[in-house]
Amino acid sequence: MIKENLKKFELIEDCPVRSVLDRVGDKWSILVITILGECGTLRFNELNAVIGTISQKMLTVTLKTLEADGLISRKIYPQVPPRVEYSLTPLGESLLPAMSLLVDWALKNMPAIQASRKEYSQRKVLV
Amino acid sequence: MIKENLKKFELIEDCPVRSVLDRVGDKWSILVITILGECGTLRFNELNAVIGTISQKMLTVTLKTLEADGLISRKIYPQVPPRVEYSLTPLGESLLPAMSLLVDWALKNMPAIQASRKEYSQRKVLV
DNA sequence: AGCAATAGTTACTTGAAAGTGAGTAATTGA
DNA sequence: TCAATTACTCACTTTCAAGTAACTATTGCT
Repeated sequence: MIKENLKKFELIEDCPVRSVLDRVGDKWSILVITILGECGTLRFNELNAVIGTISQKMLTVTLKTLEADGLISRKIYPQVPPRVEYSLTPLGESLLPAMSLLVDWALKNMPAIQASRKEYSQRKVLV
Repeated sequence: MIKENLKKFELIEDCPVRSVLDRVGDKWSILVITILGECGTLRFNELNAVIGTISQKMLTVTLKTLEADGLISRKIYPQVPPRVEYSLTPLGESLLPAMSLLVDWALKNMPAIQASRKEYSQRKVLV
């Protein structure tokens, strides 16, 4: 019973599913996708302002990976100063339901988790 | 429109939701939860064997955080050599639907994402 | 006496991710 | 002429998450 599952999870380990989930598990990626899901289209500096704590560098890196994955689209207007607009692609939008289910779960169970963490740390102090 | 959302996402930034999602986004945590969801109950070394590539240290760290969060339970049998069994708590089980939705999405859209990555890297070489 | 088994711990190292701060191109308006 | 705007890039430093490998306690077995 363990043996059969072994192969299965080894696959998850180094196969593409992992690399996809890594992207989803990324702090900034989740934020950008969620924000674009809410706001529709935003420019670079708007995203920067909305997130607030992200550095320009991390924002460009995050946007590039998401664009490479085909989750967001990048529209350049040939102006000066430049204007670049970001929005979710259909593929990116298709990720929203799964993400929001996760966020909902987090919101709903946060109190229980925090209580558990508190209780756990106190138990550790006593032992 | 951006301003109102700003507050909302700043909250997500440094508030507990983030810390909950961080756990979910963690590579080993996802694996352990998924495996325990499939296998029910496993001992330390069984988990170690099933995952295959995890170090003892990372396994203990992962198990401890998940236990602190109240997602898995740790049952100790006072024997020598020791016997410790891990399984999901109801809270941990309640996370499975959201997780599997995400995994299903990843499996379904992996081909599209990989194609996009390939096309993107080739485009970059040409430019 | 000494080895095997289990579930860890500890100390050390390393690599990658992230942050910092400055610089860039091109044009407009004061 | 010079600051301002926008969407970045680049070089450098720091941080910390993760890996490695050896060590621990406890008891039965040989």
